[in-house]
Amino acid sequence: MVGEAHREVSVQAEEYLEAICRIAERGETATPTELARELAVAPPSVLGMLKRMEEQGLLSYARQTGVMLSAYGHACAERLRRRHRLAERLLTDLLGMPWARAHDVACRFEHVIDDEVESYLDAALHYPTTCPHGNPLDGRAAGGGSALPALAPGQTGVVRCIVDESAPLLDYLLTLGLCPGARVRLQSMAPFGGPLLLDIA
Amino acid sequence: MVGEAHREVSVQAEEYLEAICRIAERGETATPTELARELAVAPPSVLGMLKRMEEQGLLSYARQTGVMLSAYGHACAERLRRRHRLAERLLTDLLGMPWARAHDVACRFEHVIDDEVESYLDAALHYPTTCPHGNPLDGRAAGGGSALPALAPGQTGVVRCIVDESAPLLDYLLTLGLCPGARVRLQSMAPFGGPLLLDIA
DNA sequence: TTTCTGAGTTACTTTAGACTAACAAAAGTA
DNA sequence: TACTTTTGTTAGTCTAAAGTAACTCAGAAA
Repeated sequence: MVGEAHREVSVQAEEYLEAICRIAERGETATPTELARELAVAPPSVLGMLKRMEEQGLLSYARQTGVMLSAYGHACAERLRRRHRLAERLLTDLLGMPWARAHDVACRFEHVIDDEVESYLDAALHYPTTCPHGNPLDGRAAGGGSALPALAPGQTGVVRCIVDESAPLLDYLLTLGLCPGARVRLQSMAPFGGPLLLDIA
Repeated sequence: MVGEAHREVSVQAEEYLEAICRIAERGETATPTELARELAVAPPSVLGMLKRMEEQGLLSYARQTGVMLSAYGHACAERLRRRHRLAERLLTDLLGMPWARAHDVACRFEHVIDDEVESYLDAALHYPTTCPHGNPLDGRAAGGGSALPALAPGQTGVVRCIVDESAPLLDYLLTLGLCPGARVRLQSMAPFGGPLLLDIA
């Protein structure tokens, strides 16, 4: 709470914020090494950045606890996630870009969207609640839903969102018709996380 | 033609390219001091950047001639200008942003538009030929037209483009109804570049 | 218990891009 | 012509963000 600078957050720092969230969301603790892997940089580079971000009041880092976002850092990350997903909607809904490409391009666009643009974007897209892959614009991860393997054989469900937005996976899912809104029925499930056999409507 | 690196052009270098074009377009020679003014940086910073850009094959600089863009540098600048104006169209036509704000925001957007996005943007906007202020997407400045003071008193004309896209000016022109497509008739003209009296339809 | 491995860390280097201070070269003006 | 102002340039500093090399330390394995 002392001397938090709150200068402008750089594009790089924003990338770190996003990586920290991605790691946290898959249940791991954000360590320097993990961040280095996630961002494809060397561990000492991460330490340097964490120090700068700590000075800006975005987070705190200690060996024991790992990286912990401050309220401010969390707000920045959340805003960024929202802008990313709005950008994806822009790219798919207004520009007609393919589903699978939107994510990568939005990684660049999210950093040039400010409050002003965000509000126009929101209105022009008719206040969407999810990104094209079904992930919600605000709040936490998709609430209420469950993962595919949670279905019992014979049970049906509706795809709500695809969490991993990497292009090759999305391309593959598209060929299967497995997009948000699709109705699926679990035929059978191999053990040990093995392949699922699905009916896709 | 020797050892031109052709690395990726940084956002900063792109800003320099644009400033060089702006200066050239108003008929001046691009000197370090002029560039420093245009970009609001100190002259030695300009020298440093010019050196780096020279190494990348974007331009050449000598005290006598000033800055001269290479063919490569020119192509980069032209592409950037096109992307800037496409971004303006996106912001006004698809996002509903006001005319006067589009320019400033497009200054950020232009740098995150690559070939892929550009082609989708172009299609989604139905292959526009000008930016919202009437300036052409490609080629040189608006061909065929002439400046307002070139009209003879009593003569009428149609506004083709507004070259200076600064927000306050555009806001003012909008209140006058002086946008591209407007029909104007010159009533009288004070000498020495003094005020013009116009009928605006 | 010792050893080994991997994570964390420190120290130092590099590059881009900005800055100031100071000096050199032109260009205008008295 | 001499003085003054503007411009160009050099040298050196600073910060952000990356890198390597090398060291420490904690936990797993022998």
